[in-house]
Amino acid sequence: MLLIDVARVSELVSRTPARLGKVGHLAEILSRVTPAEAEIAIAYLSGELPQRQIGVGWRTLQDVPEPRQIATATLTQVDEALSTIKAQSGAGSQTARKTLVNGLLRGATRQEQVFLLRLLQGELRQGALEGVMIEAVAKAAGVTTAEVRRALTLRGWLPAVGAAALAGGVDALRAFTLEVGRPVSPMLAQSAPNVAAALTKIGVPAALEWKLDGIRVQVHRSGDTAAVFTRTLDDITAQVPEVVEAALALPAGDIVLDGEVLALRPDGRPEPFQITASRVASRTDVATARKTRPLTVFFFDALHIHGRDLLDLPGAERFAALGDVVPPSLLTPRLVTGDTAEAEAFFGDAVRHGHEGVVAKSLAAPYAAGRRGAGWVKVKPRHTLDLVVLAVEWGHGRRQGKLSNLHLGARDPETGEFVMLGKTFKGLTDELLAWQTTRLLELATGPTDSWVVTVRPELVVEIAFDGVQRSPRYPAGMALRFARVLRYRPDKRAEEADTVPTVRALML
DNA sequence: TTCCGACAGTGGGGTCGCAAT
DNA sequence: ATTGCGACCCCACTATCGGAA
Repeated sequence: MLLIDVARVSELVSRTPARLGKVGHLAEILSRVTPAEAEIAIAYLSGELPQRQIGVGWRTLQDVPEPRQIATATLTQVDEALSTIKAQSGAGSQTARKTLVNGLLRGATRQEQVFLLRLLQGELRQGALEGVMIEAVAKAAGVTTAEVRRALTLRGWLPAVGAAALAGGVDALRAFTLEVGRPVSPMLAQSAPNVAAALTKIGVPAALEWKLDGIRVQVHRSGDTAAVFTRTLDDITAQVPEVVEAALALPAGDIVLDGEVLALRPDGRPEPFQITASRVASRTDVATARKTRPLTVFFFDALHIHGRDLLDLPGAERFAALGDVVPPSLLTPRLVTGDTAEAEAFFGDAVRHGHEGVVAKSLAAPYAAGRRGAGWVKVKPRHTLDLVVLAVEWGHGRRQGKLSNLHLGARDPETGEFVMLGKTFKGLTDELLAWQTTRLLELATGPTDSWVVTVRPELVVEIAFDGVQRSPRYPAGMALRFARVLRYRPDKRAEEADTVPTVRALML
């Protein structure tokens, strides 16, 4: 199969708004691929690469050469080219990558170039990624989506699962099993504005657990070896020896657990997220790092214990099984209640201890691996500030032609100037996006065709955020975490906006 | 007919390791 | 030595489609 065939289908999919239509187009091409090409085609058409990452980003993709007129590249040839690019290392590797990427693009037609550029930048923008591809695979292979999802849960890589389904149908899918040592896509949580809403969503009684502000880990222990994986299934075993030791101290046998790892201060309160992230990301001299910033792991779920898969069991039974193998000191603090007041008190306690909030969990729901299932709902406190728009950036994709990303500032009461605290593009409806584009163009102080449009600091906007963190980038040395727009405040003047000292008081 | 679950898209701050400058 | 890039941690929110109610 040729790359152009895939590029054409991608273009067709982006022009087809109906989800079922997209599924139909994708299934049609999947029914035509050879077994050797299936994994590549499924990966490309769901925005992935068989190589996962190849060390090429937006910068390497500047300077696109003139396209050819005739499309000749096969999927297999492109795949081999990408493997060669990934294999570059050492001095001169970035230059070599750029040369190889340019060579690949020079052999491509305009349509192939567009497809490759989007694919390599991770922005396919065809309105179909893994979720739609699951349905296309099911349709092309003549199996149910449930069978595909089940296999994907256990294997964690749709191109492999899809290729198996196309080649061997439902029997091939059923051959995927949970293997200790191979990570499973972790279950994710929805969110709710408060504890009462979370309990309504889940039903009572429910379990509440502290939401710890660290790194999600899936821990596999088999015999005298242990492996630790992140949310995206990356292996971080070498960076977190504390977790490995905790896993090896569990009763012998095969065990797969879900938990969170974080750095705690000597008094037991959590370090800021940045400290935990730094520790977990550091690969050099881990032995020294663990002395100054020790990590602690807390478990909250069990997927497999001693030869028994627990994924389909109710949450309450999985937690009971977890308690059988993990000492209480390594369990995430948890309360089972049907009483809203009691649940709210538990939430308040978690926050007072310096944690992010709570996750409310259904006692009945199975482990919905890889999905943002309704079985888990997180609740975090929300702060708000009235800030001033200092500048705004033009949007991409569906926000093309709209002023989108706001630069936010607080007032410095001593100078009367405004100090930037971060940006946000979140929380804007299409209507608000249109309104702010018009309004901010009226306030523009410089050229409006540049990427960043600076404006007179007059417009006040109410911003919600999760907290204030130390920043090496912004002038006040602090930035907002997860800032999003709640509403504009046309009733407020910039002089009435919140001040830098107010924000600084929140950075504790 | 209306409601709602699941997805895709649009980007945010911060950190590390490595290559280039 | 410093800077820039790519990858990966954490992530919120809206629009849309289509099945559920």
